Amino acid sequence: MSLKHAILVMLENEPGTGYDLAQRFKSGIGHFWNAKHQQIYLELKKLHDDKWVEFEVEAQSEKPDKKVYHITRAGQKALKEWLRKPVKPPRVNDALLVKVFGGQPSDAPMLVAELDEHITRYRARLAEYGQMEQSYFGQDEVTRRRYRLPYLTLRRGIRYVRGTLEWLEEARALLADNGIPSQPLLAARSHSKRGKG
Amino acid sequence: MSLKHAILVMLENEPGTGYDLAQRFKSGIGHFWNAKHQQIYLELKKLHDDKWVEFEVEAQSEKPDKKVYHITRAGQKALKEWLRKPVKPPRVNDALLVKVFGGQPSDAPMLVAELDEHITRYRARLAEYGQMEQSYFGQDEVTRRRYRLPYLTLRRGIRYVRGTLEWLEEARALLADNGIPSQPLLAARSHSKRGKG
DNA sequence: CACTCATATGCAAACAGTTGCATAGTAATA
DNA sequence: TATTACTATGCAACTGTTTGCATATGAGTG
Repeated sequence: MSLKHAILVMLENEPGTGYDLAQRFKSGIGHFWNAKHQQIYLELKKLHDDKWVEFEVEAQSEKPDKKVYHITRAGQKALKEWLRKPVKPPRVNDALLVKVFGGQPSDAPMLVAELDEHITRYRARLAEYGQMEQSYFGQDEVTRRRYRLPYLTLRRGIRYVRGTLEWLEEARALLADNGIPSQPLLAARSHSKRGKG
Repeated sequence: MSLKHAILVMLENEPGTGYDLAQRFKSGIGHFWNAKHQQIYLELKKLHDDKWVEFEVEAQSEKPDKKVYHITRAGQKALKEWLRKPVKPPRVNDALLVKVFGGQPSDAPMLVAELDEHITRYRARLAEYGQMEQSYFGQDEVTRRRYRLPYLTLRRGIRYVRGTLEWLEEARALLADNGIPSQPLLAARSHSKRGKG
């Protein structure tokens, strides 16, 4: 389980409320870690039981009270330990691929329609990422250096979404005109562009 | 939940035992859908309760008895209905990204070591996929046409792994020499395949 | 006035998936 | 002889995540 650690990382960055973290999960970190607010509140509670976080209640007259969480020394220590332990590669369970894998020729039009929806969604997302990247490169060098790690994660998102989109477009084309694949993506012996060995 | 449907798709393809399905999940379909054997046996049981699959017991003298499952009419109907309903894009929870996002400069050497492990693993996987692709293109045109949908899913795997590898190498280089990112991955207004940068 | 949206928190039930263990036979390896 | 690996199935406990609901207030919309 590392939702706990994802939360610790975010609180290390900056203290915040559960609601606040949920917002941050929707943007930034949310491109590679998803969590609903219910789950976040639950984990915050557990983290508090573990003494890895503490909170101060901020009374608000106009809105419900806030619990502003921050990481503790013990939490920082736990985070450092976690960083040391290797993680497993994420498992991907993509229902769309199951459909494509199992679809019969007669299902093609339906599949094409669904692929189109995904294409639209991913294009929008890629445009969003483009905006973020633009604003990163609008910063001065000091700021860019400061945020290079978070930027690397955006870069991951861009590569993922772009790769997904390219595949969706390829799959769509193939299904729509009922052809067969031609060139391999991989040559026989090279596997990725290796600038220098 | 679509492990159920992933199983139905595989049984539609060809009847098989739980053990058998677990093997198939490890290869082919396993590149985009992961499942442990325990989970598979559990879902097979549920599918049987739903009357979406049936099985015949094959007594074996030398090995434990087999339950060879096959899809029923009701199962095929359920599968068709599922194909009609749009799926949600998969959620990705990648702990490695959390590490990169939250890592401090002092964590860089450790992160580089971990990135290297992932790089090794993904390179091996990409090589495997390359083999599979080669053997696909070694087939005659009729066979290629027949297996074009499964091949599309391999293509997805290749794109994913290749994108992941490129990012890992980029991240590794950046962390190792402590530099900062230079060119954006995305130009201001174009979003997908650009000739060459 | 009703409805939706945004802020802010949280419980309970259901569903999904992992980990550990158990059983049982054959075959190969140390 | 003990251990490991492969075939073959499955339960139980636990962890992780989603869905549905509940509460509370203020602001904006129809």
